[in-house]
Amino acid sequence: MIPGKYFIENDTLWLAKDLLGKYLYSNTDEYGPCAGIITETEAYMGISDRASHAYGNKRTRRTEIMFQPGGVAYIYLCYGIHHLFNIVTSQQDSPHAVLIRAVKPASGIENFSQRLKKKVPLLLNGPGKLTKAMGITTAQNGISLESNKIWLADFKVKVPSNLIQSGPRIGVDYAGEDAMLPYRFLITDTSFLKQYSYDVLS
DNA sequence: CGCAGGATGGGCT
DNA sequence: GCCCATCCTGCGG
Repeated sequence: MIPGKYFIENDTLWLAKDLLGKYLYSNTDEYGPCAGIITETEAYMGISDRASHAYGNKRTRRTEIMFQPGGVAYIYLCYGIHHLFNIVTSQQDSPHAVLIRAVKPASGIENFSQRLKKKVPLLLNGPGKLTKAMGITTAQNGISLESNKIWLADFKVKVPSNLIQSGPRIGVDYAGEDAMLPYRFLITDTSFLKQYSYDVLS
């Protein structure tokens, strides 16, 4: 299990890249545990980032969790339908976060498909789709990522830096110039992703 | 209180 | 590419 201090002590942009290839686990409901390899992230850089919910040091009931020390979950409802999962990063009162936008299903494939009620795609791309498949909802907002509900692990998947694409974040047009910052990181190389077949851990 | 708008996804044209 | 589901948050009055 990746310890909380990893999320507290490292720079958020660095983390957004370093999290590619890490394993995200969840075990939150009756469908049981599952894991995916993170393949896409976005960094949200705190009070000066106009795309961030905490822009301008805005502390509200919703954003309060982002002001916690790194290593907790920030999960909120988007468009009334989709539960979006973020990892809070940086120190207390420095409200940074990394949004997880895609994972490669790795273990517990049956559990993914039962939640989706359909065949599991090779790549769970889309921040709302992956939370649905993994059983992550706002019910877990604020929980520690050292808990037995949601946690991360490092199996030393080495992502070659030339395979990491970056670009502007999705759906943040309201952020003015900050919408153009290259804070989105993803792996698109299909041959790389194919190395990791289902149930690599079982 | 009311209400506009959102870090989206799926389905259909 | 367009449409729309669906609801909480934040802000103004």
